[in-house]
Amino acid sequence: MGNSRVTLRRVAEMAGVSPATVSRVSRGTVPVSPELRERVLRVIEEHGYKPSHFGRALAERRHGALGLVFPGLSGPYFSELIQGFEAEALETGDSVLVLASHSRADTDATVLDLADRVDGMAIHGGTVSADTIAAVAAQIRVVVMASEAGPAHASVSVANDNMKALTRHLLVDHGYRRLAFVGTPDGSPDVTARWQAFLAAHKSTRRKPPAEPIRVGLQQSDGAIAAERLLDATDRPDAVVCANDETALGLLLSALGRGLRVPQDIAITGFDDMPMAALARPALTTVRQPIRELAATAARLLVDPLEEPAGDIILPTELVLRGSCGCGGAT
Amino acid sequence: MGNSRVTLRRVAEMAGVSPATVSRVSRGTVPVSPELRERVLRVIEEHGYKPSHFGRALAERRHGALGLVFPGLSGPYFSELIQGFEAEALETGDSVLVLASHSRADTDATVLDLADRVDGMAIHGGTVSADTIAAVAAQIRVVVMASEAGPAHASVSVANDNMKALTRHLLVDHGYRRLAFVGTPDGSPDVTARWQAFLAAHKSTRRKPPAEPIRVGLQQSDGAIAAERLLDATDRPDAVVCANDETALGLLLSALGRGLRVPQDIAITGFDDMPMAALARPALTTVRQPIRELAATAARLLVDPLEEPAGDIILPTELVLRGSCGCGGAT
DNA sequence: CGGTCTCATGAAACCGGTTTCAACCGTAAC
DNA sequence: GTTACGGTTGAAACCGGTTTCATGAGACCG
Repeated sequence: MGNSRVTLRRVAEMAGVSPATVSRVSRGTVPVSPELRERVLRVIEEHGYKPSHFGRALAERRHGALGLVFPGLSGPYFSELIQGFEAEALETGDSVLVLASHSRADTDATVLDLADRVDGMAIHGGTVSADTIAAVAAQIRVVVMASEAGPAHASVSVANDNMKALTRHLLVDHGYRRLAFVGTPDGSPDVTARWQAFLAAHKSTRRKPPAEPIRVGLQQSDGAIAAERLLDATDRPDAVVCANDETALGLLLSALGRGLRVPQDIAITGFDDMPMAALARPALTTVRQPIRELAATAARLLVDPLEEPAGDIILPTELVLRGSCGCGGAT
Repeated sequence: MGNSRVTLRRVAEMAGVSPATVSRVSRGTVPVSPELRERVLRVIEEHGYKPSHFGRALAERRHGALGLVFPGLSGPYFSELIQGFEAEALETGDSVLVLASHSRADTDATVLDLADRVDGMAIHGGTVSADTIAAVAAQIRVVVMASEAGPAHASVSVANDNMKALTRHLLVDHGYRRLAFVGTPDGSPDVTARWQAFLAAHKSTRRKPPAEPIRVGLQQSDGAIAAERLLDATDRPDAVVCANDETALGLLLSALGRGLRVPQDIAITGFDDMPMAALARPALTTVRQPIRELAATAARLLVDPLEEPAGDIILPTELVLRGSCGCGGAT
């Protein structure tokens, strides 16, 4: 491998000009006489000179990169998140460094390490401790996604309270009596808010909610695990509200595999409206959230030169009724 | 934000020692007298000095980071890949920069940009052009995963030929006659190899394979899309071989949702053996591949000081027979 | 024709660390 | 008592760029 990179000074030497001139030609910031310009460009071309990120970052005191941190990257949710973020970062010519902390113990240390490779960082709720966020925010600009703002950083989240509308729909419009909730509050701020909304819907309709949620993760396999606890029980619920689409689909698969009819024997709902939700049979009733915009907004907050933290930004969501809750339409 | 970072020279000044001494204390490379050491450490502690990545990387001519590049990050496959990679990188104290190119047009440029933020790069097959790989390999060490080695870089892949054993099992042991293949050859080297193995199994048993595969992507929703083309047709296949577990599960969900019995009405198989495969009902027949080890091996090749590219390394896979192909066991 | 203004250019400082080199200390050996 | 040696320490060079500042040449003006 050509470890012997051509440096700016060597180019200068070969072209018979000063290092400053090479830098000016390379960046195009200041006019250089056509003659010298041509000579420098030819040497650059011939020897394949490429400015080193090292030197440039050091001199400019800027990395030209943004960090994106979140817990895992199991499903379409995070995929969508990254794409939204990258698209926005591309606008300003920044690169994106992604860090997925798989609930590893040393996540906080890794995040701090990432903090001095980037100019700003978007952190997904429930990923790292508040202390660590504060430490990072003391150093670079930080935006948290799907969580609350802090004194030193803004936040962007989605309107989880539509979960209340969804739950009310099940209780009131369809008349289901025994609902279950799949997801682990405290696991992430989003799930916590959805569980709260689920409880609020019960309270406002004077129904008794389940004492405990089914505490599993957010992946599809977690939906299957929840199924084992819910579907084989004697007092099977007549509707299951899942914290996200992935678990809902895992649960749906398990229910169908057991020969249950959805929604007749059991209704199932999700949250996200990922592509598979519309394609499943029955199609999944869910809440659509603008994941891409969530990430894009976070990226924008990081690069925009506004001084004050913008506080909490909350993006709207939309209730999507399909077959899996018992609504007519597509079965 | 405390943009006014404490620099090494300021620490030296405040502690009344030379910059060199601060560096030595900070790195612990060379013995320093307890007295000075103590004084320096106190100043560091008090003012929260943290060596800048800039300067260190520049001086050491080393980033302390590895790059990981792959097409998307929809499912557990990539999640597992990253975890395996990170675990190995952690051993040597390197950070990991992840780049997910969502089949964007400018991926190659982004990869080249990443190339000078890291000391080595693992690239997943089917992500970037051969030219770009060569360009990167000219600069830093490169390993490709799930693809073939090139003149300047090693490769690590898994034994896709177990797909032949799987297909033969369907044809010979179960006697299925009309098989379909879900996946897009040429999309990725892995899928290409699996399609080839699927064809080879037909040839070796003198059966006629389908003329064309069902060309869809590798996500779960692609399995549902494949279902629309396969399940409603008049000449429905009696067994469907999917390029990976995700599409197989999407297909399974669609089949069950249509009221079909699996495997009686239609058999379905996958590839990967992700967690959900064992939990589905019926459980999914598949080929287990060591994703974690794949990534760990790639990471090891990047940091190990061996000079020669190691050529192609192929990791073993294992056929996993479960209910979805018609085998007894769990239904 | 002299003076000022503009513009291209190079010398040098700087970004924030690491490392070589030489000087210096005290101690052990002869 | 002098010399050799081992171990600390600071000065300075270096990593690879960017940028300020001063200089000198040429253009323009009066």
